[in-house]
Amino acid sequence: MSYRRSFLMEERLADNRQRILKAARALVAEGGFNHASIAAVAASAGLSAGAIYRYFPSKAALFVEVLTSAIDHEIAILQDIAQGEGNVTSRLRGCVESFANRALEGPYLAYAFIAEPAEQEIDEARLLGRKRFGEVFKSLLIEGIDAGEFPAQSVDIGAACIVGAFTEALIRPIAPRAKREGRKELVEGIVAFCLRAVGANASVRKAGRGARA
Amino acid sequence: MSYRRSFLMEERLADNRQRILKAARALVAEGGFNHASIAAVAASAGLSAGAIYRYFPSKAALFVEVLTSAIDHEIAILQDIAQGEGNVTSRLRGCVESFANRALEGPYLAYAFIAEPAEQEIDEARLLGRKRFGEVFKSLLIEGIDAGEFPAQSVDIGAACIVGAFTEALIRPIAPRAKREGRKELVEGIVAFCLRAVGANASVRKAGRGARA
DNA sequence: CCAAGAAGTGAATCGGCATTCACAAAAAAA
DNA sequence: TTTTTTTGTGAATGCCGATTCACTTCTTGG
Repeated sequence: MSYRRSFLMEERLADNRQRILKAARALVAEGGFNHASIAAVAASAGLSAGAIYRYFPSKAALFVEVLTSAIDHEIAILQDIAQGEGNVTSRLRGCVESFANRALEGPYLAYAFIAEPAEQEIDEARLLGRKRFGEVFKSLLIEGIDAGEFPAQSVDIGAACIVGAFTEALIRPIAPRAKREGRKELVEGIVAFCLRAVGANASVRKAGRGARA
Repeated sequence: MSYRRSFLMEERLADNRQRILKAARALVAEGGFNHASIAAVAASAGLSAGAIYRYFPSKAALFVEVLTSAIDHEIAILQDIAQGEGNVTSRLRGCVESFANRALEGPYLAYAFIAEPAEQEIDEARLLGRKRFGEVFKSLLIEGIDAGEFPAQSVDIGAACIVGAFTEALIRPIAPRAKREGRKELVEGIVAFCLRAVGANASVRKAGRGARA
């Protein structure tokens, strides 16, 4: 045996891998998937195109990992809120608010992750991500119904609808270029919609909300 | 001048154009945009690939037209319901129901039109379609608020959320392969979600209970 | 029937990009 | 240092399907 990876080497490799992922994420964030060709990622990571393939079997795999890890992160945040303090209604509110705010923070990234057309494999990962988001809301719904905060309802459908609702409402302002103005209202509007949809307002009224057109 | 299109010729051309559109629609319906290469469309329309370009400047243009005309049709149906008889709540219900049912009828087509990744131009058309769907709901919301059937709320956001909600709820069962079972429940669930979201149930209970709190 | 112009053909071209590969540089063992 | 193996390079390759184009076939008007 005449070669074994030294510790330092191992570290360097891991670091390269990270740098590739980071570069890919950054490129997507600044210009969507179009912007993120293998060549561009390589350049931005300080490697050659060929080298990428020592770390990822294909472009799709690379971006699936980018997407997935971003979603993991997002899910963790949501879960944290969902399992936190307070009644279900306020936690649900927190989740929607947080997601919306974070999405509006990095518009292009969010667009890419929510809606930008991309190849099949990436899209599958996206679909899966949506399902996972849905699951967070689903358990919140179940809990809320059990606690008597929400009326009985189909939780699977409700969860999907919630994800769809804020996603869609978020995309319009995001897709081309966002206007920063009205952000607070947007988030509030989305939250209000979701809470009403779930039947939360009926039993837990907070304060007069809703601006009218 | 030694050539002028006869009436018959004109008809044939128009017919070809229609056949191309129809073939394209059919191919999308049966296998998504992937399935619908120019070659395939041409073959299915009984023409050569090159001929397509006498009728459409590009593949994108062709499919944008396919998409747009399908959306036009859908919008017309919705508008019909939206401007029909009855109180706003029941018309809203009708719109959502109708859309959902029709989407579940032709799963692949709906998927392609709602969510399948495709090139930029097509996606823009899709986004525009969503906006147009949103507008139908927006005016319904305005009417409902004015009529006192719905509480005050942000109608732009609400409209977007409605579109997003049923769209998302529809896609999950559609995308891979739909189960026919549970369809009625699915549609009912979506409708219920939207009506609650809009605050319809609060003031207009299906039977009895005077409107306007 | 003929000439002129239009429509239709389909194989060749083209463009864009991921992926590969022959080779070079670097690292570990000897 | 030499050998062996791994990592890195970047130009060349491969692929795929839209688009083009030189050519054929059809239509029309004379």
